[in-house]
Amino acid sequence: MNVRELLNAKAEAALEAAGCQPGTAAIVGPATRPEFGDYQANGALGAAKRMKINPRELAQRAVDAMPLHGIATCSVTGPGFISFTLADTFLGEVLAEDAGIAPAGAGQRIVIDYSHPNLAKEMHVGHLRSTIIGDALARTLEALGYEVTRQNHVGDWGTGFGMLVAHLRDMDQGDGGDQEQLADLERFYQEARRRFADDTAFAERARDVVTMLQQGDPTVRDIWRRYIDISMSHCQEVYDLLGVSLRPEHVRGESAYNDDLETVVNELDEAGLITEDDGALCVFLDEFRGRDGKVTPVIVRKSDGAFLYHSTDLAAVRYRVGALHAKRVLYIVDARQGLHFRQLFAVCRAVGYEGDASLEHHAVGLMQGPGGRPFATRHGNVLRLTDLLDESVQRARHVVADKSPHLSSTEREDVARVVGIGAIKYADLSKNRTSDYVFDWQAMLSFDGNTAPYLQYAYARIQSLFRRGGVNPASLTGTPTVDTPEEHVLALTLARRQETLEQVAAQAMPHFLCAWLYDLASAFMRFYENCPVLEEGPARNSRLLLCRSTADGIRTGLGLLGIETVERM
RNA sequence: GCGCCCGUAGCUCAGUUGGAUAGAGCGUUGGCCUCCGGAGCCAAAGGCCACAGGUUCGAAUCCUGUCGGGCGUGCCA
Repeated sequence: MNVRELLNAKAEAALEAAGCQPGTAAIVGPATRPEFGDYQANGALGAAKRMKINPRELAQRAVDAMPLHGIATCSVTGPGFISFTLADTFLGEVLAEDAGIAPAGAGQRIVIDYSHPNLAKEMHVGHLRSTIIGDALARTLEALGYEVTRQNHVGDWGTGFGMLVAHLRDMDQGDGGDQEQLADLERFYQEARRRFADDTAFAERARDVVTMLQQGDPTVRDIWRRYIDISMSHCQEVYDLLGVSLRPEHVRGESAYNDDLETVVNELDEAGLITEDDGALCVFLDEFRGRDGKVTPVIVRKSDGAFLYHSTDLAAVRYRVGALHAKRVLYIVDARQGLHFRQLFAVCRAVGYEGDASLEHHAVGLMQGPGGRPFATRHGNVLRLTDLLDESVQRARHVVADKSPHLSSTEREDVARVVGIGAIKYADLSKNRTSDYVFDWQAMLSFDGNTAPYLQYAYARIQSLFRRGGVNPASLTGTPTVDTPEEHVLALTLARRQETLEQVAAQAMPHFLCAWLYDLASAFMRFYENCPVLEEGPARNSRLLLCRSTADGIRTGLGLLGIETVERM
């Protein structure tokens, strides 16, 4: 149940009954000051101003007309807020009846484009954000009943691959040693680049290879395919380690659109959008002006006849809306590509590829190095994603060995993996998607405070309670009796899950889910300190039910972020 | 030059669309009872929300300007 929406609907009905125009926004949200209640409506203030009447009087009329039927009490506070305090009986019923996530999505099809690594190189820390934010959104949208199609638009095409394929062809002894050659993709890439720069004959061959690749030469295509397969399997290893739900079937890279590019350009031409300029085929849209007020073109074919990423992205929209029937296409992509997407969407509108779909670029902020500089290691290289993950798991191993020596070695290893990976993901996911942020080893590898291990620890503590009490949580029945202040806050937080998930989906912002999980775990920790659970007495069953709901909330919530839990740690 | 984003506690970040006394974590300081797990709990110190104007009953949030940073800006993606 979406409690916020429920209260908002009641507050709007009350405002209308109090004399406001129909449709006056009640603006209900969580209370900013808990001493005044659980939720508050701010809408009476603005409405009173427009009506030129006293805001407290309007709020009081709305309070008198509020059709709450026992779910909450409300009163006028401050200059004209309406403060709500949910009834403990209502909270108990919500928890008892509302175990699952309500399907708000109604089967709408959403294509979500995320991760999209460049297969020429290994995945580095810069790929982390799009990958895990996109994955959390895909999982959350699915849980809300949307029909989600994941698309991994990998970079597997273009001039850079001529160099790599030529180098691989030279290195290949015909003994199938590719795996070995490509074990360190980064090194292979650097070698190829050095040759391309130093050896003019090689550079010439590399350029020929690009042409042969695009024309479909079978031998070159075969080498390219082997390269892509190996590079892609490296990515899949990272996804698996990272707990990202992307699978090979979600890959539809740039190369997949190669055969559509000519058609796209023809369709743009038929729509009268193409202008030739300096030998390149361009779309000039008046709204995009750059230097000297001149229009900045969208170049869809270079003067040498080659296509660019605009062409590929146009073909991708055509496919996603036309063949996949997407109603929304979500691009979880670096903020630097903002202009590219504004141009892309404008061209799609002009040529008709947009249809009735909504094309949305949900920009991801940059991960920066110390001092807000572009991210690099001490040696000037980017940090490999696997190295970051390995480091975190290694640190978690030490902590687990220190704190949980009683666990078996296999269990310790599992905990180290779940904690280490979870910490990295949560550190990133808990930040606002759009903000640039500074990469910070200490914060990212911390297991204390507002971190994934804190949430995992709360979950493990609850499981420990069940074990110690000999309780099978699945067999618990009844409705919790919410009584103490700690129980009230815990139940209230649990009741906010649905509105939180809908907010995550509406704004494509997973950090709201992180904030909710932290609220939930903290509310549980305070409850745990103040309310004995296993003590025999009338509260025991009720408190066990609260524990079960909390454990479910943490496990499923973390699950939507792609973070695991453990039964003990 | 033009465009987009940003500037919040020593550090790293939130701040639900303009609401009440700006919140967390880390770090610092001080507490936590033979009691369900101390990866925890409680508390303290720490802020001219870059700066200056403006709009408003009300501004970290909206507008203008200044300073500082990041990114983009016709043949890479």
